[in-house]
Amino acid sequence: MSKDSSRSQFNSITIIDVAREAGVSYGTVSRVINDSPNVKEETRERVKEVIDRLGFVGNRNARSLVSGKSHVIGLLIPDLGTAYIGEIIRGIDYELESIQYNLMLYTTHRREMKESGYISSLIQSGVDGVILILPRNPAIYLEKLRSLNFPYVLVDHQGIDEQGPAVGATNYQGAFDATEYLLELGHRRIAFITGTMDLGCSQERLLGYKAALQKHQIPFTPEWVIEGDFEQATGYSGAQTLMSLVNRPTAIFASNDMMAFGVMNAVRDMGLKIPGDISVIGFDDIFQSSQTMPGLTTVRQPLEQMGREATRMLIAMMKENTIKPGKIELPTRLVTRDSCKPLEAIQGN
Amino acid sequence: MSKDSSRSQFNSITIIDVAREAGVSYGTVSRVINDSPNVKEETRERVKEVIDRLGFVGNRNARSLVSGKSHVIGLLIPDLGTAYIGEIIRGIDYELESIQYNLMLYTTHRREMKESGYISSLIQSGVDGVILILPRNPAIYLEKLRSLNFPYVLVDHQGIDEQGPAVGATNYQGAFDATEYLLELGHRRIAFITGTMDLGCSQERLLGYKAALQKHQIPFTPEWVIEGDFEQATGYSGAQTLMSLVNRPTAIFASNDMMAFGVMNAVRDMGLKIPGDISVIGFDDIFQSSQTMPGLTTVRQPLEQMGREATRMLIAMMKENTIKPGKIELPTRLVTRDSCKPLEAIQGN
DNA sequence: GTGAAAGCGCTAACAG
DNA sequence: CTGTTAGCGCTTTCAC
Repeated sequence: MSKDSSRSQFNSITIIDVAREAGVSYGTVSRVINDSPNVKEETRERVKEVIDRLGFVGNRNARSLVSGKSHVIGLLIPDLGTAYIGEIIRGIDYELESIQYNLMLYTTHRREMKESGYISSLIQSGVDGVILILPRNPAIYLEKLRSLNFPYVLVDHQGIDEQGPAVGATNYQGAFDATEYLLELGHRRIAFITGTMDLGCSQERLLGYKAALQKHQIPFTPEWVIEGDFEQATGYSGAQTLMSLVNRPTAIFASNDMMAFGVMNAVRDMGLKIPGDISVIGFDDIFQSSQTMPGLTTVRQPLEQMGREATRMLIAMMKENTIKPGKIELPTRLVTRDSCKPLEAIQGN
Repeated sequence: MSKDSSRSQFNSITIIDVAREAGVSYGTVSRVINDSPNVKEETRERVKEVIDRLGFVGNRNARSLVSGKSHVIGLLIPDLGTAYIGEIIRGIDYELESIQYNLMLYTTHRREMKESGYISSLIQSGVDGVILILPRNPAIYLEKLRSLNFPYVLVDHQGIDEQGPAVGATNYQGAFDATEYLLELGHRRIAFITGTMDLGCSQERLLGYKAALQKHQIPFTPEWVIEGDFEQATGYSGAQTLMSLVNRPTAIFASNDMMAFGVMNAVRDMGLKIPGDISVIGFDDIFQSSQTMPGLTTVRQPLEQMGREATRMLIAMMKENTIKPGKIELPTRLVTRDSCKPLEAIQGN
């Protein structure tokens, strides 16, 4: 039981065993496996029967070696365990399933340095393409990917000038809508907590916020903009800072829902009520946002669909063996729940 | 630019190119790559220099084909986007990094049927071992894995009689502790919302709950036990059912934190207060549990460490090429926050 | 339609 | 210490 431990102990039976058993050459078995049209129907049936009977599965590595395709794509993500990433991956999975591709996972755990190292490792491991979710400093390795003509798609990092293949949501418009909604509710002192500013989506949201203010001729007040990092904790501390200003805002717009939760907790910990004392709005519409008390008004991003679109783009690129620039922006939508209130109501409180 | 599109367009340079450039045989290059001791230091340096200069990376598929090892492990999970899974994966990643292994991800999205299909696909794709997190019906394919002597580790599915390699937490003890805590607070009418009962951990938690009641000579009341499924929604509906009983409980113990959040929402929606009107306790201690208002008292599972231990076991098995039965149970710990209150206080409310 | 055979890039056993 | 070589399991011409 430790004699045959040398190689590939698992799929022990090979194409040759099948060929012998079916009385054909192994080339023919290969044709059957690959649905080649040049096989007599009768032969095909016989071979298939043997394949089933023997439980032949085929060696992926051998196939990949000769064909140059691994049928695996790499997925580079900052972290797991946020509903945000989970929903995107659901979309990716969905599309991959239809073309029988597998997913190799590379989690950077937010250590920027790891990203470019992973890219090499990823190319080396022979994946056919890669999806980069919320990449940190893609510029470093994007050039490499491009020069290799290695298929990739960026998700949620449409750097303002980036022309490469990317999918994202209408961050600018979404932030604009949220801000305008608050303005229409009568708010004039609207604070904004940004995401990590090296991410395109964060920059665009800030721009949308500013544009809405400008459209309504509300002067931009720098002290009402706090730099956050998409984590709950900075939402919490940001709200504390904001609420301690002499000229405190009447509404806080957080760049994502997690930070909005932090804001809600901070506000509550100060003994204030939402939306009674202050209105709060988020971005993403992750699952939990409908579960909080009060429900969080937020900008919905079609995350699963973003995953789907990114995968479709990648598949197309892998098929044509070329990188096709072009970015897709999926529409966001304001989801109103109970965390915002007209300003009059707040003043009368 | 579409001529050379046949195979392996990316790592174009091979061991042979390196050998030619370094003026050695390619066998020697292979030795250098594999840190074979039988290489003159000078030769080794020269080859390494060429490897760096040419940017040689090596073809994983070819290596895997001949060596029979892919340096990839498979991870089968029900779903993504829950903090629970994310923390376990963090632990897995951590251990894998040290031995330079990659992770192939198979998400079942809670479709039971997919599990056993994935197992075949997974063996076929040549992973060296597999970690199964919260598997649904592992019995179906566990036998197959065992007969193939395919290294695997179960996480959080210590079926009561399962002897195979597994890691989990002290579910029984954790549930016992939580229940006893409530009893010591004076509660006598303690409800319990189970997890999915086909999971060993759910069964053990129920047993722990019952055992604590018994120890304190509190009769077990079937109507206070609701079957849940670890999702927030069943916590919500379970609490509604419980609170509408004529003989309603004074405390609810949910088998995980997500369901406890559902309970909290339901209770609030009925206009009741936590812990003023009812005490709530959870299980897991995911990140958000410290962020709710009030903070959720819960049983902490060392999730990241569970991922680490599982990976270590798997690595050992892959090394020795054999399945070693034995399960590891990591200790849970009661984390008290503000969602529970002594019974007297509740009655006096 | 089908068989034969040339590799894919690499490891490892065998000589020397 | 280093070169040579036999495959790993499969795809894909090239004949017939």
